[in-house]
Amino acid sequence: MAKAGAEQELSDGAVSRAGSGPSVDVCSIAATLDVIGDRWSLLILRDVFRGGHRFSEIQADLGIAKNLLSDRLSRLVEHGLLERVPYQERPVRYDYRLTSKGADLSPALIALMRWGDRWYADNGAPTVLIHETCGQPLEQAVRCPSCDDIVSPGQIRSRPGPGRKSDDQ
Amino acid sequence: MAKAGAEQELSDGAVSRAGSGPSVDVCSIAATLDVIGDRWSLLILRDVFRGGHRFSEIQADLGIAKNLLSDRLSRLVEHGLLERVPYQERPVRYDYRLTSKGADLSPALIALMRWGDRWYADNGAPTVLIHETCGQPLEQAVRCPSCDDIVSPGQIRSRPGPGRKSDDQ
DNA sequence: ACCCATAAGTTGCAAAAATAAACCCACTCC
DNA sequence: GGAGTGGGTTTATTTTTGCAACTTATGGGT
Repeated sequence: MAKAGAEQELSDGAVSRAGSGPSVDVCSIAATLDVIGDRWSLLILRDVFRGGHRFSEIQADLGIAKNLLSDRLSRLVEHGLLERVPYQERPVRYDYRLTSKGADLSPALIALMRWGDRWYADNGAPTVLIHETCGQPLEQAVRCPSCDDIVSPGQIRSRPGPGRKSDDQ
Repeated sequence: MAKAGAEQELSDGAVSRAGSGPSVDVCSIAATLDVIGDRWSLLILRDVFRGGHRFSEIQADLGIAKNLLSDRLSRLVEHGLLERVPYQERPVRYDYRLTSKGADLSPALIALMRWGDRWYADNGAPTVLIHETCGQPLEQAVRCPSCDDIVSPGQIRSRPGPGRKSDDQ
C-alpha cells in the first residue's frame, strides 16, 4: 500500500514504503529508524559497545526473549552493523562484533544516553564518559568545521540537501 | 562508550557487564528508549522539530494510523516532551509543541540523521544542517570542556557514575 | 555408557501491539 | 442544510512479542 494520498505532490512517485518504515526516502532519520528503530536493536548495540559480544551475555543482560535476540542479531548482521566472528569450532560459535557502520552509531547512543542522564538520572548518571587523557567528563556538541566553533542549537539551520527529491520541508 | 574492540576489556572495573536483570537502572540509554524507543515517537518529534505542529499535519506526513498518532502524542505529552497549546476554542484544538525536554532530544535526532546520511543517502543527504552565521555544513562531535578539545572515539572511556547502584557490577 | 551442563539457537502458541477502515463530534463554509 | 475539516475513537484484522519447551553439538563427571 502506498502512503496516504495526502503525501505531498510527489513528482516522481518514489515515495512508497517498500518493506517498512515511513518517509524513508526523504529523511535520514526515517532511514535510520528503519534499521535500528525497534525496541531492542539499540540496546543490543549498546551491549556490544560495552563489551558483551556473545549471545548468552546479551540475552542475560537484557532479558530479551531468545527468539527475538536471534532475530535482531541476524537483522543487524544483515544490515551490516554487526558481524559474526567465530570464536570456536565444533560447534562453531560466534562473537558479535561491531562493524565500522555499527560503531559509527556511537554518537547516537551517546546522545540518547546523555538525554536519559539529564532527564531521568535523579542521582546522577549511571555511566559517565571520560576523556582518556585528562579524566574529565565529556560533552557532545554540534560544531562548525569551517569556523572551528561550537554551535548552539539556536544557530542551527537546515536546508534541503542534494539527496532531496523535490519535496518541501 | 568507546568504539569496538579490545580497549574495553582491559578496564575490568570500569565497564558495566551486568550479570543479569533489567539494565534500565544501570543505563540511561535504556531509560531513554523506554520513553521514545518505539517505531513512531522519534519521527513524530522530528516532524514537530520541522514545524509540523498539528495532528493532521503529522498524520499526513508520516502516514501513521490516527489511533496510534493519538496514542503517541498523548504519551509524549504525558512524558513531558510535548505540550498542547490551544490555537482555537469552539472546538478547542491544539498545537503540539516541544517542551525544553523534548527539544533537548535534538542531539539524538541529529546523530541519527547523520548516521542515515552517511550510510543510506546515496545521492547526498536529504537535509543538511547549516551554521546560521557562516552557511557551512555542521558536524557533531564529542568534546572535553576542560581541555576545550574535540575528542576522537578512541579517546573516550566510560566509568560508573554517581547514579550507579552498588549492586550493579 | 549415562546423566548433566552449556551455548546458541528454533518451534509453537497465547498475548499484546500495530494497522486499516469506519465512525463520531463540533464546528465552519457555501 | 449539505459538505468539508480537524481531531480524534471504535472495531476488526494482521503482525509482532514474549514465554516455554525443545534441539543440536559438545564436554565433563562417574
